[in-house]
Amino acid sequence: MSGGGSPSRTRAARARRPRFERQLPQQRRQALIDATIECLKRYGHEGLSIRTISAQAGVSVGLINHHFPNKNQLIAAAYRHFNSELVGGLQAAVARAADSPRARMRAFLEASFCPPNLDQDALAVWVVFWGLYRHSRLIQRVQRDTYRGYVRLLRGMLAELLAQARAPHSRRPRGAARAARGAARPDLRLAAIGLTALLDGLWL
Amino acid sequence: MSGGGSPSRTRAARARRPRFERQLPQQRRQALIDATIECLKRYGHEGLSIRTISAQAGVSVGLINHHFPNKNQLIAAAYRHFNSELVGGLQAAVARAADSPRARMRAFLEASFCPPNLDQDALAVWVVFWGLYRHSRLIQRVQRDTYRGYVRLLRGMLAELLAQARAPHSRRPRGAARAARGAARPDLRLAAIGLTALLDGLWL
DNA sequence: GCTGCTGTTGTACGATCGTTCAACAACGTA
DNA sequence: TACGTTGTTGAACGATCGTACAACAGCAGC
Repeated sequence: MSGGGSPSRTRAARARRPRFERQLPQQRRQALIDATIECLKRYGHEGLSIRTISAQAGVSVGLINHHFPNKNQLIAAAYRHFNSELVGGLQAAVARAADSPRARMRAFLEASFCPPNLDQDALAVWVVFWGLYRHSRLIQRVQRDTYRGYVRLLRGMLAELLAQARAPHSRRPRGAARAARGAARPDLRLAAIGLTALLDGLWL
Repeated sequence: MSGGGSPSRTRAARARRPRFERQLPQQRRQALIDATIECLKRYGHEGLSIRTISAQAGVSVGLINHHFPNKNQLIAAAYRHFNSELVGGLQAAVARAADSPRARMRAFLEASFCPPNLDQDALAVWVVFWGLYRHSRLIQRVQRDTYRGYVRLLRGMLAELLAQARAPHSRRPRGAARAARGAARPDLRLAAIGLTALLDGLWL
């Protein structure tokens, strides 16, 4: 039984499976990020250890520090991926919706409150990241970056709704329409932030 | 220089200050609990180490395991203290308010959204405890125990409001009053839970 | 002043943490 | 087939973790 399936092969030693599989840095980095989030879901804050994550990813402990300068950078990258996937999913849901501003907003809200954005695992991951936020400048930076895209998406939809309200079909008296247009610029930002806070609260 | 300040004293060695002060177990336990919460505020999840907490309390590392069987029990005790102090503060605020059900509910809401119940430190502490909740049965048990008192307080105030609404001064037709009384029993529990969820959301 | 108890100290231990690094090996290339 | 690049391994390091435990010492009672 020394040759496996075909003993007459010139180099039977070649038949043994390689001990590991080389991958492109980009793919391996993504696999490590996925493993990090999975560990976070399963074990919470205690799952954020190099050995737990590397075991989840099926690689050795040293590989993490070959693709990431240190553990905190990996966690920050995982947080970035987690956030950008959420925002991306919301954008996709909005783009998939009908062309009416109301329908788009409805799709946005539905996507916000349905899995996979809203389930027990996601909440556990959020809570751990929130706990890290105060004491990690890396996490704060990622939050600031990704939050911008979220607010932009939300503000865009609010602007659409406002524009429709100002449309000629509107039954408002012209005075009110002009007042709304005047107040639109500063209110848009506040409305987006306020709506975000409200959504966060309901989401929790 | 063997006698210190008063060489003629029979036992000058007694003049040195004691190296530590003995305290009653109850007081020392409370001091350790306070130190735990303080470390949580300052350093987040990373502050939850035996050495950090003992340094904050100004005692040696071994003392914690003399008053608490292990670290998790100390954390659970800190969570219990944190929760019961919150509920106790709310109860005190309600008791301090005027006798009108509306005034009592208003005092409750005001106390819920003012320091020291609502500030950045308290939020950080909450977040860490939430992160522990999923994976610690001790924390789950404490949460269950203290949450009961909170719901009881809230339900009591809702019952007061409902009773006032059913009072003879009410302008409702009698039929509506009867319907409200009939629906009060099951609705009270749901209303308390729902209002709690809403408050949590707004609080966040 | 002496004694007993017990709250307190501080060292020690094994486990686990994040990180480093020399050696290994998979795979493209000639 | 031989070679070079480089993704990958796994042992090793020092630091820190939670816990155990023997010795110490404050303080009350006699």
